[in-house]
Amino acid sequence: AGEWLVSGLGADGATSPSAATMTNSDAKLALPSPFSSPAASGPAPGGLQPEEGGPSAVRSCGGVGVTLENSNVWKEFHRCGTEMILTKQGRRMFPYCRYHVTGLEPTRRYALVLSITPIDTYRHRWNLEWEPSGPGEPHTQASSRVFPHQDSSALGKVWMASLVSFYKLKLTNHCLDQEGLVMLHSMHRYRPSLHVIPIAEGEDLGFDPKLLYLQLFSPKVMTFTFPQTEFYAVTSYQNTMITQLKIDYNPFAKGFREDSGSRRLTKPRPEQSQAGKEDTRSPGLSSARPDGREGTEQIVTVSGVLLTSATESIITQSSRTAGALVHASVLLASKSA
DNA sequence: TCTCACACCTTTGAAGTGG
DNA sequence: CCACTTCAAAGGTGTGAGA
Repeated sequence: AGEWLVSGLGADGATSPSAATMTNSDAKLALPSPFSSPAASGPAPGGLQPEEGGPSAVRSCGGVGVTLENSNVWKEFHRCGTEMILTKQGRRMFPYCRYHVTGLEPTRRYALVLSITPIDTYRHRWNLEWEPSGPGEPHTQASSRVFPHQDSSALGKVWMASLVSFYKLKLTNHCLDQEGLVMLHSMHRYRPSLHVIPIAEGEDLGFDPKLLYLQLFSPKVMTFTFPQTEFYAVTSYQNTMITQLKIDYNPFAKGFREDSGSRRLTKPRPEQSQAGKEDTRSPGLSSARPDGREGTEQIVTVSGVLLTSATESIITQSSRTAGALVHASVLLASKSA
């Protein structure tokens, strides 16, 4: 599948001068195939291990480029060891996976699929830091961890025209095989991957995860993995820093913020969770949105062209009311200043 | 470790209003 | 007819108690 080009992206979104090119064999270490066995290397206690030099927000393969859109939020969660809640009826991910795709053939059809792969074979426990606590559960059928994007399949120009969001994906610990639910084991470690599947003319893959899963074995499929999106599946939060980050960034949890005037009690606010908070949120005008948007983020493609991809989407989503338009305008002005 | 009811929140769409 | 506002229902949050 050619070479994987990994460009460094600093915390401020600027390119790192230390961009590196990885060969296929190198890439297998950092960008495992969804079908490979869990990593041979041992579990990483004390939170998820970032790539050397920090996780990048950009991946490219065979001319196709993928940018993890809300990378700054992911990175902040990643530093604490991201946790995702599992519930019987399914819980949405937060942050969720949102990508900007470039380099597709405009008139060719593609299916975009998200898979969630176990990283290791251990069960973990939280003891002020994440540590392995024994052998893990046998992993469920891989096809139950595949989530096709609701717009699949669509033309390349359609995928490239807007952000590809998997906000509808829900995580569960019940094996009911319900549509839209991805079945995971609690206290296990997972990593999402985006798969771009080119569709041959006249071919119809439908929306069946099992059928799409089989397609992932095709050599023409391109897989993009971002280490900063790794997470621990849990049924209740273990690390209070993660709880606080979720409350800070997820608008649906606004009622738990200290400044919301809520009478509800919240857990003591860990001081560490405040670090870097001002970079992404403004007092009185949070740039975090229910779908995880944090405003325009500079994206660097493989050709070095700067993009401001979230902008259009924000305006579209915010055009419901004049107030929301002002919100979008302020975002644009502040980011372009 | 997991489940559930709960209060609080945002989103969404229908209905109403005014130019 | 269109743009905007208001309102209520639906559904997404973390909490905390209990199993």
